[in-house]
Amino acid sequence: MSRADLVYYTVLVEAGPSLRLHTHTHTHTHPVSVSLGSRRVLELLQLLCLCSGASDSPDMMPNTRLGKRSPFGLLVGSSCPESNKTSIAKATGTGQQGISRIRGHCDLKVYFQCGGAGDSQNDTVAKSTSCSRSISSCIDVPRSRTAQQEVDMDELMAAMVLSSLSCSPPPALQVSAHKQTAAPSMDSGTIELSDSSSSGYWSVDRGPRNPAPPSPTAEANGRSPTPPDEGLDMDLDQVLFEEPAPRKRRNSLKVAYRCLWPSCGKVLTSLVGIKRHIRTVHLCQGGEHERCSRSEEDFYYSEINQWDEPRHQSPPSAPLCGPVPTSPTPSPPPPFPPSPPSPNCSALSRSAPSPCSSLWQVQSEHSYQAPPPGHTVSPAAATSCVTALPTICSRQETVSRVRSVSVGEQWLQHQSAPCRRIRSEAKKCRKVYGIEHRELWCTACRWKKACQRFLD
DNA sequence: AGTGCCGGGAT
DNA sequence: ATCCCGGCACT
Repeated sequence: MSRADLVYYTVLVEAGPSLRLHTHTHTHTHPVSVSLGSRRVLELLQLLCLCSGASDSPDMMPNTRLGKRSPFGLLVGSSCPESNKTSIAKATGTGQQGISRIRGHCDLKVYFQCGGAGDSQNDTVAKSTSCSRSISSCIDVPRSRTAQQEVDMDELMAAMVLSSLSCSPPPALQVSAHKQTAAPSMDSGTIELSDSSSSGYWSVDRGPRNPAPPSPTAEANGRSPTPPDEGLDMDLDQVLFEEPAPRKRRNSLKVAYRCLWPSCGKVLTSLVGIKRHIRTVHLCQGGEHERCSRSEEDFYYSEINQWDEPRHQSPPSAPLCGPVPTSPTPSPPPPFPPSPPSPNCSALSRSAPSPCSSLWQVQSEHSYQAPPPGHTVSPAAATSCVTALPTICSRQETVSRVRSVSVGEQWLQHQSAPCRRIRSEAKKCRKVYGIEHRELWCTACRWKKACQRFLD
């Protein structure tokens, strides 16, 4: 699993209680603020702690987060008094294991990964805390003293649910500046969910990223490395346990719900349906009445997103935007087929190896390669191509925990791949004038560039 | 081998 | 921005 699949969660429970949940990947963060009922917060955290094998031994509680680039980093929030430092938890994406610490009620940070191994790029974990220490990415996971080997399935599933949920793209969450200040929010039931995940499949092109990781000091002060907040508080039930508001959802993004009950995996498209399924099929089996409590089923399903197909169809006659052979997967794109030129395409579009690369080439090419007036690439056309780029992801099922490469990465792949113009059948200056009349060639031909006089 | 032209260096 | 060329892909 690639480092991009890693998502780290920082759960901060502050007096009130309020909960802050951060997700980190190797890229930047997206603070999101949501609200959650205090009971839910406590339930969630309790389940997380239990699931991860809570340990109360204080010696296991470092004052600092683990390694700067370690996925297992942890730190108790600096905003909380020592006495209130509570617990950390780490769990894999499958929720099999984790570590957690003291039971507290003030400040809690939970780090767990959704899967994969740590990577040196995951310095975002380090950003979230003030102090850090280096630690190997392979550390022994402390187990709880009691029943380490047999974690209660409910708790396990709860962690899985949270894990999958947090791994899911946060389309329904409005990004907000994370104001994790030393003064914890006192309004009960407030959750700040900072999502640093740049899970690629739903970020088409984020543009230039901030390569400089935020300073740990800033993190220690509870400031998010993300841009200023446009955020809004949301009901955490809506985020964690209920169907997200449709208005927040991207176009054509279908939502389904997968049952996380072991050996089930049933997928239903309605929230009510999945809840009923869990409640009736799993929870209420064997007369476990207490499990039939309301909202219990919330922990046993995860939301999965799926794009409509096709999400966006670029016009076939769009200049420079021919068929898109690219794949949403990180695998290298197939070699450009020397397909016959389309009558609707300009010379550039036909000769370019790929729509994306052609676009960029046009924008960066020398001026002598500028197409004739009839083939002028207007900014609008270029924009249309750019905006059509998400098409490459149209067939991608954006299931949680699945990350695709970003458009930028795909573009880099294209650049790395050999791409040349298809050999032109048209006359060129060399053919027309001959090598002996080189002075009659267009400058492009003279400079061994693409002929601008006899365009294809 | 001839051709087209990409990529990059030099100015 | 312009000029130039090495080198590669293709015919």
